[in-house]
Amino acid sequence: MDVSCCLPLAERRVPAEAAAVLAPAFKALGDPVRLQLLSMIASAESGEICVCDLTPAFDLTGPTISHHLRTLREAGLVDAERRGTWVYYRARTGILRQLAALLTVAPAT
Amino acid sequence: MDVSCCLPLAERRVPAEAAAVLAPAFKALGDPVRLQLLSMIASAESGEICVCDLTPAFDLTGPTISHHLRTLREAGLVDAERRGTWVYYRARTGILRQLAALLTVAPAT
DNA sequence: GGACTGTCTCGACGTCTGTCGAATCAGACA
DNA sequence: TGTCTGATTCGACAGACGTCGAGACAGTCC
Repeated sequence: MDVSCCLPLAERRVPAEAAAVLAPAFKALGDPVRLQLLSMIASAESGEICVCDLTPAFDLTGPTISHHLRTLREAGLVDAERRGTWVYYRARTGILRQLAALLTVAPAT
Repeated sequence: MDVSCCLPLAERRVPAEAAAVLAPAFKALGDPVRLQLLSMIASAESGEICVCDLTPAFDLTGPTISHHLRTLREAGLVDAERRGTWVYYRARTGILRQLAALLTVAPAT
């Protein structure tokens, strides 16, 4: 997602092609578990966090967390890296900034 | 959605309750048609736009557009008002600002 | 009132999604 | 090599979603 986009949504109509690219990212954010996962990843002290720290934070099985992480990965919101036994996730801040920019509205006039 | 929330997602872990409230808004944005609809509404010259201007802009039936508009309404992203024969939609900028704030990431250090 | 137009609701359909348990893969370490 | 642990993939299932056609509702105008 090296989006061409990113004029604020309220500035002009977002073209169909841009919408097709951007919607999946919002869709990935559209689940409470994934929103929390992303938040835990993005707010991690060292910039990254181990799956082994994410899984026990939810009342869900490992496979389910893994599934949500894959969704975030495929939406381009996070990156994963295996180091030895553990897998670390890190947020892709570029995309987050783009999404934020898209939602930005001019202050009330 | 009079969200208590809205510390940036990367600042601290968003609590489960906040996630439950915010996720539906992102979910509503997670469809290309709704993203374009919202964009058309938010970028309308007069601040509002008639359904009769929205429907023909897509290759979808009236009921389908109506369904998407309802989804946006129920997510708190837009307001609808009937005036005579026509129904006008208008964006709720407060929520958009909150969502943008949530996604805001500190500039690279 | 009756006919017409614009919008929404209802019911149905195929598809996608969130969840799980079982099985599999990847490394570490005897 | 064999075994153990952490993470992912696979297969299945119930429920949600996007779409449509048909019908209902709200206003306007004759």
